[in-house]
Amino acid sequence: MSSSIEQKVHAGVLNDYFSVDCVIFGFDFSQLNVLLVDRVMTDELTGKELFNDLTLTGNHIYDDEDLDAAASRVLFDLTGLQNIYLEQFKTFGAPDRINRENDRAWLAANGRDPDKRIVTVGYYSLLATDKVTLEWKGRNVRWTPVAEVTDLAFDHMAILQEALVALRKNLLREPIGFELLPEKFTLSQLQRLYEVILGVALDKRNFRKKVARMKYLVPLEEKQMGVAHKPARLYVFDRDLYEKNRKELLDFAI
Amino acid sequence: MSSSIEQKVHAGVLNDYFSVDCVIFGFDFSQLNVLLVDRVMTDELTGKELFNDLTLTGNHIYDDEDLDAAASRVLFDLTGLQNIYLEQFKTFGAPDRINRENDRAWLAANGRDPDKRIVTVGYYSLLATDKVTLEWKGRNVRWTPVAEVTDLAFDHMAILQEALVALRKNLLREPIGFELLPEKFTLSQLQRLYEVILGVALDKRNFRKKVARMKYLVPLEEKQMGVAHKPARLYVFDRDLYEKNRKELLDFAI
DNA sequence: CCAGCTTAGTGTTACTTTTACACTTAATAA
DNA sequence: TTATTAAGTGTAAAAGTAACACTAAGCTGG
Repeated sequence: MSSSIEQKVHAGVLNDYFSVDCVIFGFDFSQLNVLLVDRVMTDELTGKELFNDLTLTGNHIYDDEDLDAAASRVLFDLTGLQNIYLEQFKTFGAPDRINRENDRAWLAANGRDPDKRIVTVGYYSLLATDKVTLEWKGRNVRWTPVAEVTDLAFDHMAILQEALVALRKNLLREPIGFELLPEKFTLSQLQRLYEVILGVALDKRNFRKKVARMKYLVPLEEKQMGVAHKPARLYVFDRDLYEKNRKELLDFAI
Repeated sequence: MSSSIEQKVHAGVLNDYFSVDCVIFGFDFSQLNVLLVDRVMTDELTGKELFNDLTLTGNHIYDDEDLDAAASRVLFDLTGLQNIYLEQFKTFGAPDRINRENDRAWLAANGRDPDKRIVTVGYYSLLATDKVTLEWKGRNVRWTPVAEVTDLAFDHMAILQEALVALRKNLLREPIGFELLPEKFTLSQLQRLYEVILGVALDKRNFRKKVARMKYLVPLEEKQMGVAHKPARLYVFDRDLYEKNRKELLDFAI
């Protein structure tokens, strides 16, 4: 990931062939959301709204810019967030991936050749919605529950779906969820996280037995305060312990 | 994957910005190999050999060509193979990924601008070495044991390593190995496959117990013939049974 | 202050999977 | 007929999975 200065000031030339699209998932304990950008096009003469739809947060990359850095920059431009890990999950390059009328009109209106192919590298990230300030440079960006997204511009619906598959696969293998929780969290919060992202219900007792085997989930002598029910014990994720005890997953399905 | 005609005849223009690199793994029951191309450069005047190294099988893609189709075409051009499944695993786009002297000289000698960045989409495939004929259009392509590859042109060493990680991850989740075996195979062959690709030793009895649980591995009333030891029972992989009984992997590591 | 609300927290049993480990069997070759 | 080679087999202990229902602790409102 590039430094903040590189992210903010970029001297290169935007490259017409490459873009990155970032699928920014936002977790909020009740559902999984995705960051979408309003795309409104109005007729220049009449002022009439031609269409108003949604896209993922993507953009072209600079000619001398690393792919990962470009993804970070785009995320920064849209949200002001920095030092967020973005995972590259797939590259989309069908020659006809931009073929709908709205998309072609949009590109033309923005000074791009709608017939020029664009290969886009997909990244995803997973954030806690409440850590993101969406009042940023007046961009028209907002969280939408993933379950409610039915259509997006370009091939972004397909990109979103692939990102969700990649996110879930990754969550099943790596403890990527702790970034989303407060430093001290309860087991119910952790369980909720898995349920929301994986879209399943988990048994509380079995979940806790599993947690008990993970030595890097350290119980504290500290409880929630100010909740209107029995306060839960707080836990922390010990990254060092995790790294040391991480064993190769060699459990294979033939 | 495109049809064979599309693979052979392509009318478009090669795009200078994009390439695909195919990491073709070859399994031969004794080791895991990778298909590499000799890259020899000689001084035009003196005829002296300037360098002689190895690259992955990659090439630029056509402007109107799908990424997956481009990977298939490159594989076809180099090996004559068709209808081989190629899995996209990662895209490499560091602006300085081509910076070594040999690589720059090579590009210049081949009429390309060494300062122009090239983003390459990585694909891998897994074949049985004995199914591949390397006498194809006189290309200088050959199998090299993965364990013996120490250096490659461009950033191909890094691409190879990432491909191997992706291959192993995939083999642990999906039964991708059966393409490499004869239609009827023995359990020892299957075990050997896993050992060679994953680079581990597996216990014979435990392996067989695991196989016994996989209902889509169907034992036949048929044995090996002509071997100088106790003949092994033959098995087939029943893809239909696999597809029907495939269950969601929801076994997560918190 | 106590009754009610809400979420935290806990244990057992049956079953399945994993791990570690060594000898017998069946074919060909010499 | 014997040697060589790889195939094939069982068990016990430990760990993990799955299903399942009640009590505990704090706050709230009357």
